[in-house]
Amino acid sequence: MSEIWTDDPDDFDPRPLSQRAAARSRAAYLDGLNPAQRQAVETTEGAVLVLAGAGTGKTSALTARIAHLLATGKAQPNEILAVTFTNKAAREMRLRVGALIGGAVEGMPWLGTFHALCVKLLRRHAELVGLKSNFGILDSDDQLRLLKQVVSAAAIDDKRWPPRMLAGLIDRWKNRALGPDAVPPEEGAQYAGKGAALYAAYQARLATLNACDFGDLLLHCVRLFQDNPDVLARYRRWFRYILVDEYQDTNVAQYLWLRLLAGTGGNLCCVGDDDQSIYGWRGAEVGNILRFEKDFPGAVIIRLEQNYRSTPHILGAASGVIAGNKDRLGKTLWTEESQGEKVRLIGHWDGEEEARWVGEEIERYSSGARGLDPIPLNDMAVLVRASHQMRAFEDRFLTIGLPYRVIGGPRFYERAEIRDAMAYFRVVAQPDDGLAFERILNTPKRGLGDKAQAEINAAARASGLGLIDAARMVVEDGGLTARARGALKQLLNQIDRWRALAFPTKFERVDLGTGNIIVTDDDVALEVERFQSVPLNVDHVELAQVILDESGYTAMWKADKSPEAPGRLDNLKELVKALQEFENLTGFLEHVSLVMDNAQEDAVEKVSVMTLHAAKGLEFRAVFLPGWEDGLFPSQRSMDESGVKGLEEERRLAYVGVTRAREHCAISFAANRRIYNQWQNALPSRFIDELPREHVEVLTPPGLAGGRYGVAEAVGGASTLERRAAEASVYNSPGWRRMQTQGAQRGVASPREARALVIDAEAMAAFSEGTRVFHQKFGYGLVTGVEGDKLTIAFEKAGEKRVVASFVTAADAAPF
DNA sequence: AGTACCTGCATTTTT
DNA sequence: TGCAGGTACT
Repeated sequence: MSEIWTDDPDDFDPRPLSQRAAARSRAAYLDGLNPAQRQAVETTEGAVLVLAGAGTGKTSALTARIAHLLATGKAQPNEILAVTFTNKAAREMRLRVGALIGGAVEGMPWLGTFHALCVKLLRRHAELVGLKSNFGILDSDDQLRLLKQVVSAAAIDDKRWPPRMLAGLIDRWKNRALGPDAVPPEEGAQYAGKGAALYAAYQARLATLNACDFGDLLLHCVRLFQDNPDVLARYRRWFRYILVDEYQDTNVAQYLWLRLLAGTGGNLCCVGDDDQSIYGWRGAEVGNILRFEKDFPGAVIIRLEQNYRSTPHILGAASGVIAGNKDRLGKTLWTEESQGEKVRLIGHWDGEEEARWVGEEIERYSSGARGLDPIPLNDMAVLVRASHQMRAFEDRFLTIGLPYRVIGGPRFYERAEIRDAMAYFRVVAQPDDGLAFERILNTPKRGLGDKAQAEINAAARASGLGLIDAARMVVEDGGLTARARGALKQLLNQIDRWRALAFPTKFERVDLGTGNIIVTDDDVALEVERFQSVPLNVDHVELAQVILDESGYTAMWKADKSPEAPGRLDNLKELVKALQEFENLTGFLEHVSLVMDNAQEDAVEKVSVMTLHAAKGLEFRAVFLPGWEDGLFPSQRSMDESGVKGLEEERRLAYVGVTRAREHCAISFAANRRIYNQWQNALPSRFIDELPREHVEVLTPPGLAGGRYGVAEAVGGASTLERRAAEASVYNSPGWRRMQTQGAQRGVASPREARALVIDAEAMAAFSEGTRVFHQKFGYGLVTGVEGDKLTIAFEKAGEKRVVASFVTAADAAPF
């Protein structure tokens, strides 16, 4: 073992597994694997590509493979490099490997996301890429702020050339592992001819700040390996087996990183599905997976094609759609299952009608109507192409009182209040975090506006000091107005105080022999066995609370009257609670910079509403796929920007959507949709034409039943719809014909209002006209009417709405 | 410094 | 339509 590893705190204790444990896990991890999965587990040497179709037990195979490597003694846990894209995936894999081989694996130190692993490597070798090992990691917010400064320094009109755009360019270059010098001249000339120059300036700023953005983590790592063959060679030797999940999502930089680490002839196992590559727009290269055999000559390709998730009709429909793509490695999913209903297809008059239908279907499934096995709400999902489509469903679910959860909204750590609080912590825990200081300078308002900001910035630039030190200088030199100077001085004093609490200089020394306690200035006692020294500091959780209170930040939100203020305070509480899991502020900050997810599962049964992208990797017993209209899905913009490539990615998205369903899959479209307050008529998605008709059942839309929409010409465009419909063989069904010709027959669902209302007596009693209430989405309002369990509420911000009583709480507002 | 109005814009998103 | 961001006014 080379010296570089010996002091590695992450190194696994290399005690051999006990015979008993090994025998037990050997039996367990191969159990229940099919031949292909087994091959994926046992083909350990060389390059292996596991093409794992949707629902084919990819994760089982992957974790079994790790278990196999460990159980056969081919590798120690710390010699396996296992890469995932998301923290969630990393967490799950860790959990499952642990379960499979028992407690024997305490650590798999090299299991993580690309970014987390890069950070780990860079912390060790920072100086080789011009960083110090305590470098900071900027999130996209910081990145943008920094870019704004760079852009304004270059005297560029940021109206014509928004910094966002530059951020996008730089991200894309970094995804392709292009440093400022490597950007092709014609591309570097983008952004007012200064793209590459500004990229270089931005990188220079990052270097001064001893900081990285996300793209840099990969880029620096690649450069580290390229420029230091000795370092690379050590890691190559060390990582005997490399595993990569979701290989179809890798970008060029990640590909290079893997190639460098695997070398030629390394044991590299990539798992992925070219048909589920849906992140091309963010730099993922389907080419990586398509090219695998060429990149790694002699590579073994293993296909996992037996599907354990969906019914044959659902698989048939998905396969039919994806068959339209040209660039694929090709797979044929099959299942032993023979039962199951067809994919249901239904056209609606408009988006509201569609949402109403989906809501009713969900209620029907959930109640177990018609002798069906009731489906828990947690096992159903509405998957949309774009997040703005979610509103119609939210509105509908809110009015019928159907509990739902939106997945993938603004994440916890991206909320303003969390970022503000984090900025306070950063200012305290880090030497001179200028970006964080800038953020809190006038939050809450303390009279330090643009003018003060500018003066401190100028002082920093002139002196070469960090922002906080520059601010001290400004105070000492008597800069700014007296009032602003006072405010700034107070803030700086507070920071010093908090820092003193966070990093104490006093220690409590306990003589374990006598029990005597002595207070000292250092922790020399650590070196003497019979003493135990304890830093005399405030517990970091308490400190966090102190910071937020003393700074006036909590007070700021308490004084805020907007409907979201209480929620923000809750979030802050949540944040402080999260701190308990960590040793200190620094550890927490490091964690958060990389793990930006909020995995707070809530116990209540709810339907999920999310985008198709967010649904990848998930499965539900019932899936609703609304909005299958040309232009919306496939998205017009995708097709305009990326042509056939774009269309193929959209088609993969359709494939991902359909394959999320285990038992029920309903695809729908609307003939008319209101977009930006304008009615537009739409054609059914071309993907609908691609659904093999033998796997589809066409339903009669309920909207036609009441005769309300009997006159198709009322909105216009219906004739186009008819023409297109006639072309599509799917519509040559009795159901569709009826929809075309007759206006007033019974639909499949009866109107919502006709059904028995379940009235919540408690809810009824709680509200009467004039009650002031609070609603999670609409804020405060006054009840103006009560009908059963439905309230009419005049909201202060959102206007008058009808809402189910269980969705509001009485506001404890003081009477006038 | 803080608000009130106005304009332009409107996929997908993880780290 | 609804919002975020910027400008202009108080």
